[in-house]
Amino acid sequence: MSADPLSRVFSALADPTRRDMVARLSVADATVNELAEPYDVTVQAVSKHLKVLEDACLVSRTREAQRRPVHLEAEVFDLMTKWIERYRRQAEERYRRLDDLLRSMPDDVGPTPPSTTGAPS
Amino acid sequence: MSADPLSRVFSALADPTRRDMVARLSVADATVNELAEPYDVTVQAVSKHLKVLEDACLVSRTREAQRRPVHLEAEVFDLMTKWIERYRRQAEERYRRLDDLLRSMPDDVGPTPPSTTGAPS
DNA sequence: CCCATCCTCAACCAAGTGGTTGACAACCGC
DNA sequence: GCGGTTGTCAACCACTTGGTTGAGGATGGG
Repeated sequence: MSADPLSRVFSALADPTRRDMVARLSVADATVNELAEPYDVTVQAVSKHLKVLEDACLVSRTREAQRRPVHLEAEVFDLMTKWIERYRRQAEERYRRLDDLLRSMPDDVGPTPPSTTGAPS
Repeated sequence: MSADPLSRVFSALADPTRRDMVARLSVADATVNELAEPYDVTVQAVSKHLKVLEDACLVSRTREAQRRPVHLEAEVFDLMTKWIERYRRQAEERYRRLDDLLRSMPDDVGPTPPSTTGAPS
């Protein structure tokens, strides 16, 4: 419960049922009963899933008569995409540099210590 | 263990230690001991974390002498970004349509008609 | 006011997770 | 071949999780 926001978001989306709820909420707001209808579990279980999504700030609920419509808050997605993009770029950058390195040494200078700045010729 | 790929990836990244490992692996490959060094847990625990990342196809290990260098496989990130982008776009689209709708009805057709149109003065 | 509806809270249970320790397999250097 | 280094496997433990059932709070209609 006391995890960092990013962990909460990833964790919340690590469940197929919750991902499906998010997918459906991206089309339209819905009540708990509406959300629960397609799944083969009790309403209480769905309510628990919603609590997880709410703790991750992925959805919000507002009182409206005796209904509690659930609304998707898509901004939190940014948290993930930023994290993912950051390290994906870094990994790709590394690939690029590795390519350059390999291109710059046509002979087998092998993996052993580069030590001496091996300017070949 | 028998979850779908997307669940495995999200679940793998729902842990701060594992995210930190991914971050460090995005800079350079590393061995298990190197990876374990900064953390306050045993090497076995780190090995378990790596197994989770490996099951999610986020890293790969190859034998190299008695070392087992761990390598980041960044392609799986696409799986996540595709999912995320899909529903984020859908949610934004919905917002846009709602805006259009609201713009198309300039008067207060709003919720819960304020009964007597309470023009104060 | 009473009731039906919608939803959440509490207690419980089986299974999964993250951590530990201890044993052991694989590999190189001497 | 022996010993040191590197890493995994197995058993165990505390805690979390996703599910259940049962009770109960809030709210609007008759």
